[in-house]
Amino acid sequence: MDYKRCEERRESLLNCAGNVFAAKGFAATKITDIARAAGISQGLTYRYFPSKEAIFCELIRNSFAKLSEAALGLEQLALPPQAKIVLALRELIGGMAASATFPNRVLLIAQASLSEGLPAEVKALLKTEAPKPYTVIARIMAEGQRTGTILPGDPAELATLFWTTIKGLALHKVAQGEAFRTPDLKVIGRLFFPNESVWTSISNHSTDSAT
Amino acid sequence: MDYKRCEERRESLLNCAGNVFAAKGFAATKITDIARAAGISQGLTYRYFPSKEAIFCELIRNSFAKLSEAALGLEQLALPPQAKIVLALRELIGGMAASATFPNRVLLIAQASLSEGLPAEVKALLKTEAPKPYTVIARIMAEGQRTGTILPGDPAELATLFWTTIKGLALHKVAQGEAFRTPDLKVIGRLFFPNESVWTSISNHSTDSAT
DNA sequence: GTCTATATCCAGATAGAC
DNA sequence: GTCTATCTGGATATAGAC
Repeated sequence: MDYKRCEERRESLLNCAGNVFAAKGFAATKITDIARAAGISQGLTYRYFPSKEAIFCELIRNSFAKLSEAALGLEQLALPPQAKIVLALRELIGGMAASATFPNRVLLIAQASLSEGLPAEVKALLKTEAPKPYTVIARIMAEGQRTGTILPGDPAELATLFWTTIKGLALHKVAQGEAFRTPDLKVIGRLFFPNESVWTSISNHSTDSAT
Repeated sequence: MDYKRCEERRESLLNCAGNVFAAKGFAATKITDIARAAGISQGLTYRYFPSKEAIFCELIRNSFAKLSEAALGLEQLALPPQAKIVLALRELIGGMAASATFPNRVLLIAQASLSEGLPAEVKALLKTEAPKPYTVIARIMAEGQRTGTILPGDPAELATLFWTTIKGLALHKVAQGEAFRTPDLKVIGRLFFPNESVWTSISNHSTDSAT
């Protein structure tokens, strides 16, 4: 319970803001909400960030960076494509119940894409960065289809389905609150895999556990 | 192009408001936005509704009513369970591109469940009404499983996946705008159906085409 | 009925006390 | 550094003109 250093406090504040933004969206969250979540006064927020917009910008920038990084890292693992999809699903959906970092970032980005009237920087980021995780997943799908371990269908469409399923579940979790139970990943796997054997053959080891 | 009667104008205003709320969420939409979408002045809005909250309330109430009605109607059709799911998917996902009524209502409800700080009435509605479409779909899934036309898995989970997929796609559509292409329903069908034959055997006839 | 102009209120941002 | 008190802008809602 010692006093934290300045940078750490900033980090913590950013993190709290991320949770609030993810749950309520940009327009609906008040600076007061963020301050309360971080346990500080409303005015003190402005010691660390110049504006509400700036907090949001930084969060979005950061989230895209981490997400792209994780996606590219996933792609380059020495694993068969279907295993990469399994890992991603485990990380993203399995982490929801625990409010882990990655699912929260996805939710934050989903909220951002719904909020209009955002600063130009955020809009630009959404335009350039948002497609990247889609294309990575699409490439993995295409690769799997060549060896028959991923079911047929337009890879871009499969990628869209992959991410919309994630986002839909993330939103559902927000709406459900405590009642949320993470669904059986094997059922979701039916979208992509010809059989369930992939689930048993791949270890539960987590790759991108950056908290 | 004749002048509309008062009630009709109210309906039209409500409809416009629904589209704006669905796209931007409750907190982010301004009365000005709604008025502009309806082509009237900001002040005139208050001739038809006492407040922004009241508009939103009525929309949510209305959407739940229509959605529950449609769900129960679907359940009572003289069709095998898998056909009911097919119909629902066609109506909900197929209608997205055209911004049809039902997908928009789903999106509106999704937005509502994300918005905190809403009037008590909306919160109460969300609590009592939101689960209904889920349980209807769950019942249909369970029925189909008894005859083997729906794949195994907890019916409630399948229903959750059904609706989260819809919602995820609806949000994706908002984010994508013009670029949105509705995905191949057959791929989504893999979640629920043991094979693709259901898609060919069921006519394209629309059941709940209340526009 | 419909609009324009105004009042009120609330949230973002600033200033000043400790 | 942190808080409390204040300023300011913008959005909701109202009032009054046409």
